[in-house]
Amino acid sequence: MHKTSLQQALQQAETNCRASGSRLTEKRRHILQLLLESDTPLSAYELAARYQEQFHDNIPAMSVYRMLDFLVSETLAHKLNSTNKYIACSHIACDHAHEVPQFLICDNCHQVKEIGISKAIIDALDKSVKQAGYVLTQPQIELHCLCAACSRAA
Amino acid sequence: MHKTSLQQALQQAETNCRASGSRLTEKRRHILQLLLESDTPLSAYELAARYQEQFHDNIPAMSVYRMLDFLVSETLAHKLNSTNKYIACSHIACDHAHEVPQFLICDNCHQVKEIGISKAIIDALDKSVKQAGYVLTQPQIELHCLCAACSRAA
DNA sequence: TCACAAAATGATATGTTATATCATTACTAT
DNA sequence: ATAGTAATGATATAACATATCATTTTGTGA
Repeated sequence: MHKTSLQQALQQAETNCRASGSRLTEKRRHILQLLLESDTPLSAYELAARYQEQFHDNIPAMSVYRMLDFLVSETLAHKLNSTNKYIACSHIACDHAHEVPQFLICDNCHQVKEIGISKAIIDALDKSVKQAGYVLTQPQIELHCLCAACSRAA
Repeated sequence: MHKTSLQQALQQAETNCRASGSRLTEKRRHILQLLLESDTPLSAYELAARYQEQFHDNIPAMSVYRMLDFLVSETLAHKLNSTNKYIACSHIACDHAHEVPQFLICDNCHQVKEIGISKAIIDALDKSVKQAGYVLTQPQIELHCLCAACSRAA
């Protein structure tokens, strides 16, 4: 992520939190920054290590988990359940409301693309879920793929 | 799962393995049986514990993982990546070819329903993935829901 | 501004899931 | 029978996650 858009995202995160009456503390902001700067999803422990390197401050894994919980609850970050790692939300700086996130995870280079899922797919999924008698609670789709570069290389 | 369909499934698993030239050993079969008998997905460690109870034989977690890997590779079981648990495939006894599995996971009672995903959804997903330049490798969708009973209760 | 309450973070312990590696046992085929 | 392969056991350790209580920081209202 470029420096300007990084600053923009952090700025917007600040604004969003202020609006929702929550506090984006320095450490939470740093964790978000690390996620924004990373090409790939990071685990809580990886974040703790990077925090140490980049900000020269030791931070317990326990605290990282709590900060991640905060960021996820504010939709500033997402947890990828299939890999137990975290990524910054791609849409922090966008105005538009959050939709069902769909993640394309490259199993080779681990880059993740967050794409908006189309209305047609949501509707179709919702229909098949309802037919089965279920009710969707946390719609989030994670698809394991190869990205363009890695699929060419393979 | 009823006793007869349990026996049928185990029988069919045996046949499938023979056909693919792999060996459904006694312990692998027992692990599959435990999965078939369970209402909910089980972790490797839970399986090790149940194995002890039901078959009065101690089995190391390491071995359970290997047996699960085997069962998954033979499509006799599935791993739920979002919960790190395993379930028997619902379609062992069916003839029809395996399609993209879609799992509806009840976050309250943990029951899982494996439904066939409709062609329309697959196509739509595939299209959006391709548009993003990606190639699906292990299509499997896990949706977190409430089942009919639990959503009524809530 | 001071004191209090609430929120955030630290410290410590422990539980849960997963993999690496080397030794041993069991099956298969010549 | 025996060599080679597949399966399992044993042991250690890594990686991910939560519970709990203590301490620090922050915001609020007297």
